[in-house]
Amino acid sequence: MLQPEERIWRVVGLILPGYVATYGQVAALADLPGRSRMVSRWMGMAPSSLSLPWHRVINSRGRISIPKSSEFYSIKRDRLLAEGVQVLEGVVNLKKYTWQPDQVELMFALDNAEPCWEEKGSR
DNA sequence: AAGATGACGTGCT
DNA sequence: GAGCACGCCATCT
Repeated sequence: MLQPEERIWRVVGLILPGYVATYGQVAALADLPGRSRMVSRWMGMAPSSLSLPWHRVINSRGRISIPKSSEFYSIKRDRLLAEGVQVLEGVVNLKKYTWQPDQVELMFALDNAEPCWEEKGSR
């Protein structure tokens, strides 16, 4: 079975440009219901080589969960805008932009036991 | 080892 | 909407 972190990374990697997913949604799809905090934590720990679309993950209220003072706030907002996702006052219309996963693609990604990233020596 | 922390969620005032 | 209380749990002090 895949490690929880990797399931999260794989789910995030499937989010299509122009759409967003919530932390809770990602957690649930990764079979980790209720553990949305782990999604944010582990996304930040993902190897940069994965180039995860972390900017497409926002909170359940449709808000960018990063302080406006952080440089990452603007990076996230700019990337969403560049993909055509409307962001007003740090808020995204979830009804309009929520990602609907392709179930087959999702199952394949989570069932494939081959690690999708390499890390020398560890685990 | 024990307590605090947090890119969160739900539910209730 | 704005707070607050909890639940969650890997990491950091």
